[in-house]
Amino acid sequence: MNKRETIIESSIKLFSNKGFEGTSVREIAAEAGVNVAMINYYFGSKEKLFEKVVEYRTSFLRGVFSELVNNKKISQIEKVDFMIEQLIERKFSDEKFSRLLHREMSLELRPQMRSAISSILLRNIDSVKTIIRDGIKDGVFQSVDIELTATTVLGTIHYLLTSDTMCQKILGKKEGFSPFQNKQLKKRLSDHTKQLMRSHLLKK
Amino acid sequence: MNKRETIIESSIKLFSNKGFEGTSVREIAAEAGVNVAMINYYFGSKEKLFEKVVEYRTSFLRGVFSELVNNKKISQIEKVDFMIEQLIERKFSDEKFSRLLHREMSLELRPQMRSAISSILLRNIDSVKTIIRDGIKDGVFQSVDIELTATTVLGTIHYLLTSDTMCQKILGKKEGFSPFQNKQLKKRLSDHTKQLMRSHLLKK
DNA sequence: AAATTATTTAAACATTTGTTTAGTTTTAAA
DNA sequence: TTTAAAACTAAACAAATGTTTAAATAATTT
Repeated sequence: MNKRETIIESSIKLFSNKGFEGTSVREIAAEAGVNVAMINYYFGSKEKLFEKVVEYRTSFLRGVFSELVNNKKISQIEKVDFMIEQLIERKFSDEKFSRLLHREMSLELRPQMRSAISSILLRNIDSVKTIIRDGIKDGVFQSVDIELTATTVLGTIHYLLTSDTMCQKILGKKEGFSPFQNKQLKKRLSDHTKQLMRSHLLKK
Repeated sequence: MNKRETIIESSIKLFSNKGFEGTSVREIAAEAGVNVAMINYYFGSKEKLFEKVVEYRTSFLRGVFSELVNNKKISQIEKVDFMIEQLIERKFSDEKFSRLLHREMSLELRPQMRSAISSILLRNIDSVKTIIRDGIKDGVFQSVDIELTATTVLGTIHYLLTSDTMCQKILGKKEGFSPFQNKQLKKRLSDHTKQLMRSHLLKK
């Protein structure tokens, strides 16, 4: 890993934990083990570094679901199941960065950044919407509110994992409980969301 | 409104929009139309002001749902309906502050503050959990995952209203669309969540 | 009315902030 | 091996940060 990437990785960690304005370039430099000036040397400014961080982390996960949507071998409800599993898998493997994106969305700062992030988050939402829409068109799903059903799927996953503390408190676990090292939780969240969608979507 | 309250109100606005570290005491002072020194005079420090802000805004909404839980005149599913309506009502009337709380929860800063906030948010979650638990005990609800079902209710509402931009994009609306002035949206979100819970909770 | 307390102010304080400079070392090309 | 570009450093920069000071004004009490 070169110095440029080291700075990005350190930034991801610190921005995720402490927010953009809560993190100083000197902290980043210290975490990365480089001179402070290297940040401006490589990225121009702290804000441009932030842009690169988001770009760097999201560039490799474009359009993963497009094949799933067009797959004709599995049923619509199985597509929903698979998508739920994938969304949870992603969330668990990238929890802190995901929080960073959502946090930035909730701020009324850097409109350009927010616009870029909303496009990224929208990809997931659109995939879910498409599958539900197809299911309705095919007559296997009830005519639910498509947009809000997608919101429910992503909202459930995101809300539970707002933070370790939130997750612990919601589930009534002790302080030591670490959501993201917990395979059972992944399964539990997956099962709940799938069951929820089945009863919501499938005709009786 | 005295000067102390003016400072708090200005802080709510700015903290909500720009985050705690994204807001300077001089901005707050300017917004409130007071001298910078008044912040430290009244509150001691910026961080203590933040604590007072949270205290001030949450003090008057304690235990609103306790009577609902114990109400024996209405059915369990009607309780769920009512609770959903109330949660949405609250969210719409206090959208920015709610975002502030959730944003703070997602940061790994100020553990004491986070602990206080999680207690506040937990009140809502616990109320939903209690009603669902009662419904299961009474045999009118299916034996769903109680904690995660509560998460779904709150997660759906919160996720849709992460920001104006998010809401617009999710719903496919134009930039001018303002979620929090929109009565239709309230109804739509309410209808979706109720329907979702009915199909999820009620026995077939 | 005088004395006391509370409120308000402008200015200064010490740090910290992001960024730049000017110079050095390292790397790679000619 | 010389030359030129890239990578890196310590130090300084100006601006912004939260906070405090000391003095002035306003309000309240005696």
